[in-house]
Amino acid sequence: MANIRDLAKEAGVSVSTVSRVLNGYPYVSEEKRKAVWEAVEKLNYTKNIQAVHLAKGRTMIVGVMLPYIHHPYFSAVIEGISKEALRYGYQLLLFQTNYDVERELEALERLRMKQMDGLIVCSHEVGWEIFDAYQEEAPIVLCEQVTEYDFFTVYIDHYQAFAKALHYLVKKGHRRIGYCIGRRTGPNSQAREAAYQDVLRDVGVTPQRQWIFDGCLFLEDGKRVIEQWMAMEERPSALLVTSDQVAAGIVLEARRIGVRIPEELTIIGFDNDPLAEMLGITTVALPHFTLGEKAFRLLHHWLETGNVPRKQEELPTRLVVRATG
Amino acid sequence: MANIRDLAKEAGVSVSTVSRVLNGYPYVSEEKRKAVWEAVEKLNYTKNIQAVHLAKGRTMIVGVMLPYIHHPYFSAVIEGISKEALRYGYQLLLFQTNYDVERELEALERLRMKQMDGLIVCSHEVGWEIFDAYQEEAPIVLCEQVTEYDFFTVYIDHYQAFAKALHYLVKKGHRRIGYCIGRRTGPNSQAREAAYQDVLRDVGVTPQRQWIFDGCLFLEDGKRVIEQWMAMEERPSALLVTSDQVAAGIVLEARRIGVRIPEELTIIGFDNDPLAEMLGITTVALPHFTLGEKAFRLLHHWLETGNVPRKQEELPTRLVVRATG
DNA sequence: GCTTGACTTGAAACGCGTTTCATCCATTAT
DNA sequence: ATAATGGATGAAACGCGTTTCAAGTCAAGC
Repeated sequence: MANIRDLAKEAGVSVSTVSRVLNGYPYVSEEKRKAVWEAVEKLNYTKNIQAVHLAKGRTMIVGVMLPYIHHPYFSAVIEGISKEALRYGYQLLLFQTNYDVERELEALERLRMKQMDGLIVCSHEVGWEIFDAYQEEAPIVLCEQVTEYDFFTVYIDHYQAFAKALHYLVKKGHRRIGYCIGRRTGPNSQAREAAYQDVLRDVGVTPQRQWIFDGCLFLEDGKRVIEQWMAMEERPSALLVTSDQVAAGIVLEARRIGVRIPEELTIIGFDNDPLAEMLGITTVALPHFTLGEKAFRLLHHWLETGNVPRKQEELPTRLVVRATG
Repeated sequence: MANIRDLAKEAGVSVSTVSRVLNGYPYVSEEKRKAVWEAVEKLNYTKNIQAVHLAKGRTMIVGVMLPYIHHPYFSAVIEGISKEALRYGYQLLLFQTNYDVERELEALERLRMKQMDGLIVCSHEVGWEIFDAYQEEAPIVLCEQVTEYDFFTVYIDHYQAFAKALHYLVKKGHRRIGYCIGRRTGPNSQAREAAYQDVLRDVGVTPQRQWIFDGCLFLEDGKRVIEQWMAMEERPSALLVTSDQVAAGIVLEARRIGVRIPEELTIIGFDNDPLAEMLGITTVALPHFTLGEKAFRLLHHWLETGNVPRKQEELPTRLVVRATG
């Protein structure tokens, strides 16, 4: 494989001139420019991008840390990131973690090693203090609200979103309210738990432990939830479901086994997935795609200019009332 | 940022010794080994991975070319790739193309530049001859059946899968059969079109142009299909739908507007998405996740050993009969 | 006629880890 | 006692593009 020095020899010019031509810099005579391109042609030359990365000290690569890809939430976020990355000529390096701390640390180490110029963290398990340590060495953008540390973040205020839905339910007269969530840990989940506790306390209702359904990520989980719900002696009259996929699973299974929604069970989903629209599920619309876009733009702006108008950006949510609640 | 030479100076050893220690090679005295690690600690050293890539001539990165991410089909394939990549210590670089030829070529150029050790192509628009030219320079694995060229491929035989479903419909007495597809171009689509033409010809039925519904990728598209179907004077009695998402859209909208399935319209989906199971959609199960896994393994085996047991691998499909057909 | 500035061009250093090769010492085998 | 062997270590080359700096040419400005 030919390198830039072979090119220089072939074209009868210096290495620096070749570099100038290859990168379209001015101050090269037309004659030499032509000779270099002919040499490129003749030797079937391609830049070794690793050498470029090493020399430039930057890669135009952005890392994306996320637990799973095959999930509507995360694939929407990546799609948003990807769209913007494409636009600004960046590549995306994927770090699928499955919420495994080892893998999250591996991604952060890669960042330190300068494998990428920055990292977007869609969701994570390790503590913030870890990110805090790493952010001194390279740019990191988080996709969740953080109060204790000063991070670059773009986030959905899940406390507000949850509280909004809860108030709506309370106003409709519900008191036996439960919720379904993906996992209990993680800042988003904790914000929702806090909203749940706060709102119920305000209206004088004691939350029931068993009305909180854990591990709800996919359609199938909805089926499980309704089965558990059926088996309860005291059932919640309404469920907040943090994923429309799961909400759809609940609604479909409820239909199948003859549970009337919303009469017997009110369902409010989150995301505003096309599936929710199709099934008439009341839902809180969450701007996942936009989240990805904004996260990338924030990182990009930081990388290119070294400063940003503001480090935190909150994205709005909206309650979309349909048939299920 | 400290480099390996600083380390050497700090530890009072040579650069090569530092390298040996860092990479766990033998033939280093315990004493010097300790000194090097102490220097690493003291100088807060991290390898510059770009330099490693350049020196080694390989990156442990595999590229993935695909049109969209936010789609159940592709996100399942990536998930499969990602799982295996993780297992073997490779990273994934994403090339989202939107079926834009420019972007596909860009990805291939990146491969030539040695940005990654190999490329997995999930779907594409450019002609095979292009891939043929590039595969001389670097390993490429395609996820579709190719007969004219000698590629590394892992594929689902879409001709067979489609024919299987068609025969099933024909045996059930259907003659007015249409289908819904994502896009008309592309080898998979052409295989399906060929199966469609062949099977219908064999049973003496003339295919109707308007019974082929194009641009069917997402749930919402199913709604559109059923609307168009309603507006037809001569309607197909059965539809093959190449995505369960779209099939689900059809089924749900049909339910909503009172079209009886399968009495008035038989639906056979593809994928065997959880949604299909939930909705009782008869479907042809396609092993997307496995496709991703096998594609990675093929590439990996090639990269590590320089040869493979066989360059082509076909994955099985299975008709899952449920309520809609 | 001399200075100034724009334009060209190349040598060399730089970014940084890996790897080869030669050297030197201390054991074993003969 | 001597040759062969294993272990330890460093100098230097290598992979390859970018960038800085010095130097040289030529025409416009004073």
